[in-house]
Amino acid sequence: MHYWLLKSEPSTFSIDDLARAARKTTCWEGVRNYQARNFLQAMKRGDRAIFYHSNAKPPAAVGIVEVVKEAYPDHFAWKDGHKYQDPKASPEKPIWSMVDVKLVEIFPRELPLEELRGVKALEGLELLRRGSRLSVHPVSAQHFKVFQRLAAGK
DNA sequence: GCCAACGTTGGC
DNA sequence: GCCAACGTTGGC
Repeated sequence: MHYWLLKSEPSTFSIDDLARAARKTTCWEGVRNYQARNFLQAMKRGDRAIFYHSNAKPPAAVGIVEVVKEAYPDHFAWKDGHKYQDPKASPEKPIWSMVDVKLVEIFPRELPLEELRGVKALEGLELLRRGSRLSVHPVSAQHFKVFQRLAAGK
């Protein structure tokens, strides 16, 4: 099993939106960065990911999701007028992928970025790297455990 | 292949 | 709203 981190702007799609979704499941569409896409394609069923609110007040890790469907074409890329449309993509050449994720838990408390930056045990986490913008990236098993411990308030 | 210009992300 | 840190585009 591998661990990941997924960023979403809560004004676009928050963890509460996921909690209200049918079967608490959503497709993770709209990734338009090759490095992030490659990570999506590496995800396996059962992998878990930290759900992170970017561009939020405050930006924070807010819960955990599970991969329930592995990478498949992101068809929003060739949907006319859609905000995630990419003119270079087509059904024959999808370019972009998405996965389906299901809510596992909403943390009992949010873990603000500012707090995470002060956690020694999270050193090396991509999220905390200066200038990091990757919206999908791996998290080590050790770091993932630290998130769970912090969220539980231990 | 270089790199300047431009667009985007995302913290602050 | 500002702007640093990227990633992408396109001229050459």
